[in-house]
Amino acid sequence: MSRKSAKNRKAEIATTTLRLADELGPDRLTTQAVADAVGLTQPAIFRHFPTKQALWQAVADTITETMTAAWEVALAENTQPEQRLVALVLAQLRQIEANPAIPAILHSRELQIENAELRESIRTLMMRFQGLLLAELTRARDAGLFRPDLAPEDGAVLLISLVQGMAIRWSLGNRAFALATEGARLLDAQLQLFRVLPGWEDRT
Amino acid sequence: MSRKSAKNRKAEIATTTLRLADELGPDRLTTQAVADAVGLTQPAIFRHFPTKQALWQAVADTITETMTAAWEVALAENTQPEQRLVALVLAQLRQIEANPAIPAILHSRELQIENAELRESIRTLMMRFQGLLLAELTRARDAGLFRPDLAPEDGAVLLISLVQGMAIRWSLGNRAFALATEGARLLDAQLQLFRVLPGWEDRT
DNA sequence: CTAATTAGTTAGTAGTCACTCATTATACGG
DNA sequence: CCGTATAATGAGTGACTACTAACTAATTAG
Repeated sequence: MSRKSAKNRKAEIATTTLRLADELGPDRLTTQAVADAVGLTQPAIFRHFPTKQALWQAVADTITETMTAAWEVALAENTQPEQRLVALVLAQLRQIEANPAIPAILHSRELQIENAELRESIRTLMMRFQGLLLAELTRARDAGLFRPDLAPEDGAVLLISLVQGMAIRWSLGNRAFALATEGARLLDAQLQLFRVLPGWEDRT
Repeated sequence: MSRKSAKNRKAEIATTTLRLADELGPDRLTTQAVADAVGLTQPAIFRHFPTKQALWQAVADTITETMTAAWEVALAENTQPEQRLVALVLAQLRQIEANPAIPAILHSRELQIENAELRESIRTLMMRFQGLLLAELTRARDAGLFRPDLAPEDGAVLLISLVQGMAIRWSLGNRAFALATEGARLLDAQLQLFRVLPGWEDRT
């Protein structure tokens, strides 16, 4: 049997937990299942994490890191506010496609009731995303690109809701469509509504 | 100890399950907890439902009935398409406020993996809601009230997403605000974007 | 008032849960 | 190539899981 350094093993266990949370459901995920998937015995998990809650916290940290990185790339690759909004939302959809357990974790009892730390981590993460959207929406409005009667705060919530709504449709529909592709289509429709004078003022 | 007719008891167990699903989480809800809440011994549950899955199916039927009734009221009380949309969305938000377990059930492993029947029930319910929204959005567009460049299908998905996004914000924020009230505000903002000539053509 | 029906109980099943403890085996620095 | 640090194991804990079987007691029909 192979031995790994504690640091590597810890990361391996956390990412495996995130993957298994999708297959088994966050609240039915057992340390036994994690151990099997990693190729260890069940008590070995507790050598790396004192409690199961600590394991979830590590998962939250992993999610935070990868999402933060994805947002940074999205912002670095684009300068125009509207392109940045698209890039941010698409990054989010791709993260969910890669880690489909994330929406379920949001509604898990682990997060909702038992693990206040986990809840706070995810809440902070979501508020940071909202902040990024808000900044771009404000920029777009101030630049005269978006309708002045749309409060940037409302726009941010609408875009976050779009992501979450698509995620639910995706999973209820057995993930039969490409989340990021369909999401991009709907995002386009929503942004079209945000824009000033969308080019049909020649109506009537 | 009081005895009730099987029919009444069955309904009582189902509604209690729905309530407890919020407190304990759908995937951690035990038949013992249900029995305690109803005031019976645990095996008594299995006199009324052959398996736990059957109990969940009864919960889904309860949800279907109350939501369908709420939709009917919403449509009966309004004739104009836009008012009907508002009434439908508000009805949905109030249902979630009254039964906060509903969003979590959507992401439960019970629904996602183990109970295909439950999944199908909820999926059908959501598609019926989408159909109702779609009908009103089409009417509004055809009447020249909503922008012709907004596909009614997209509008319906945006409104459903709004409900789900608000629900997540509500629960992540410890349900610190009134879901229906805040939702109405955001819905107003979204519908404003749907409308034709929102009254700021006197700009510049 | 009695007999049939049936809601509910008590006692128990095999299986699973997170977590502990003492021991073993592996990697690595000297 | 040996000694130390430590990753991992084996065996086991009590508590809980959905579910069963046999029995009891409350309701109701005749």
